[in-house]
Amino acid sequence: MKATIIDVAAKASVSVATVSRVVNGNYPVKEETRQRVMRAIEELRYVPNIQARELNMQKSTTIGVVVPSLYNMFFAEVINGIEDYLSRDSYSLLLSCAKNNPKQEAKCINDFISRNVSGIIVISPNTENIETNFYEQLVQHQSIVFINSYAKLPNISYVSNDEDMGSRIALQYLLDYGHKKILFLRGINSDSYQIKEDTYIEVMKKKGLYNPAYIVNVGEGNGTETVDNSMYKLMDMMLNLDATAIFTCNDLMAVGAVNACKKMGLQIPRDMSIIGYDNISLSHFIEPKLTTMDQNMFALGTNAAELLIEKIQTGKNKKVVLDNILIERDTTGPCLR
Amino acid sequence: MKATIIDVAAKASVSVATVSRVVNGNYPVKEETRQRVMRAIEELRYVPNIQARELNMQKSTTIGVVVPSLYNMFFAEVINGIEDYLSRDSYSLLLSCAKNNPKQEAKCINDFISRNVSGIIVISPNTENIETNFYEQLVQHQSIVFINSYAKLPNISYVSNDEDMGSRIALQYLLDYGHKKILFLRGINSDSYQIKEDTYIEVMKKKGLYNPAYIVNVGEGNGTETVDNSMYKLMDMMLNLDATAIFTCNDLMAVGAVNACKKMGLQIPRDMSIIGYDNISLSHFIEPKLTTMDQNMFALGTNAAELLIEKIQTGKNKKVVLDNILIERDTTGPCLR
DNA sequence: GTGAAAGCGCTAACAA
DNA sequence: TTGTTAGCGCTTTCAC
Repeated sequence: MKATIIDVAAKASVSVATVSRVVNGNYPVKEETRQRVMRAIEELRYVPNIQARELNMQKSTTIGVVVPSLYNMFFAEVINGIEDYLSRDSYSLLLSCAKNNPKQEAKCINDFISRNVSGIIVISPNTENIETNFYEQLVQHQSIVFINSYAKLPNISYVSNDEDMGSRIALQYLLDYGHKKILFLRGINSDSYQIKEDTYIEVMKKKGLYNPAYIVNVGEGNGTETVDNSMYKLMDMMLNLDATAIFTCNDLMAVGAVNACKKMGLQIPRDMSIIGYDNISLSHFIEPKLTTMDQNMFALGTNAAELLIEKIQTGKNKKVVLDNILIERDTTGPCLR
Repeated sequence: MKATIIDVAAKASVSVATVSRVVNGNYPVKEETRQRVMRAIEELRYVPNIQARELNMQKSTTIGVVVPSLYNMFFAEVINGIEDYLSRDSYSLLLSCAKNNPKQEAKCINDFISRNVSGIIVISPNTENIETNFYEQLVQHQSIVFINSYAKLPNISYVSNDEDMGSRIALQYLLDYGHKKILFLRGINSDSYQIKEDTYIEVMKKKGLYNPAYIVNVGEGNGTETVDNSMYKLMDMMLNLDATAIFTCNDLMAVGAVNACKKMGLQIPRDMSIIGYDNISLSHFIEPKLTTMDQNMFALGTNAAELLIEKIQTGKNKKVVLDNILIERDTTGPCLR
């Protein structure tokens, strides 16, 4: 079996208290004793049992992360950011997938609690359909951080992107290039599409360029079929419309738009400018590389981890809104028509 | 504070043993008493402390998963499979990222051990550069499953894709199309590149087509820069070589190869056939869609989880080898030169 | 500087 | 059926 602190104490002929002091270095120990203990630790290959330590200390260095799905690259990149920050602080990451199901989301969280996590990060939480008051009750005993939540509940820290501002930047960029007929591509089942559409309508109206026919809904926006659906949908539309630019709600749709143009023999960006949203790695894997609004998912992750640890340590909540910045690549250019 | 078993016992006027029996349902309890305890549990919102339970029972229901990187969707999809299987058995998943670094891989594993995991799954382990005997020592006290490992160490369970066979299929497919000059693209820091290279060399030698200059190492194979590195590396090489086909160790490299061809004005598949490996979602997002070998990452994950639990429970090791199947898309065709 | 001992929350003999 | 109690491995007062 694995060696315990008692084995080490026996081997070094000291008390367990002394071993603990050597291991944690928080109380003075005579150098000679320390050496003896260290040697015993080496020989027995002793590794402290963190479960026991945390049970005793009534605290934990594990945090839980719930994601709605792992099939979308977006989540992998956010998790990457969380993990990166956490590992620097020697926290561990317990991962659970809610499978796009609010009940499952609650179950994941309860499981985390019974495993004594010191805090929980929920990515794209589903606060609506969940049992009433679930989160309200939860926050009384748990440190919680929401990533990209549209619900505003008290006593929770939030990290999100400023998608309204990002959309303004994207549209202004196209307008500055002289584009007047700008298609807007959105999907269903996410508030973030609505945020962007509201901004699109406002901006275009203000310029006197608004045309409701330019709003295109491609259906499910995060599936494997999103790229193709966007492509086909656009190929239908563009026959009738004379747009010179397309603003899409995410990069998958943008890739679909790029493919549609290729299929229709349109040169990018000469004949058509396309700007995506997210900056998932895919966007610079394709050719031409996508101009897009960077959501910096890694930063979303690191910020969430930072806020959670702050919340755990100080009890203070905070809201962080990240700026989306424009990544100019090869799918946008001046309007030549 | 959170309610403990003692609080519940007090509230229900029973002993902690009775509460424990109710919670675990492993010993008979009078129905009336059970009701009373259940009510107390509800009212106090009691959630058992699994850390304490596991400390007592000397076992754990947490397993650790080490990945080399989260930037390649390959890993997210495998994790998805692991998580799916594990959650059915009420195991929890501790996730750690080794950042493509063997030392970090060992550190992640040691951390898991101190957190008392009942087993560890290592995806694409790096057994070469790691401290001598690290894994040999490890398996004496830990249940380990390797996913896609090249090294064969005793006392470990393995799940892998038959990358040797998959490579044969891919190469034979190209050979059948009449290709004779086939570039081989590989990376560093993963055993799976070596498996494929060995097969490549064997197959090509057998056909009398082997040319060591056709083996191209693009460096890190799972990073954000893998696509571009592959592209630049190939653009250098291809000036001197007259290959008609490229077999790459993963889809990221294949996308790099596609981009290199586009940059050099080569038509795919007319002037160059490219076959990837993995079948990550990216491979059908790009245009032309990638012909590739499907690794069925979800199955890789579920099988690994299954083997690990079997190993934990019975101590038995097993090897599972999954077949890779060819996904024909648009980047391969007959050799026209 | 060091040791003895209480206790973190829980389970499982053993008693009753 | 139920209660009492001894640990699981660790940290940390409180004595010495």
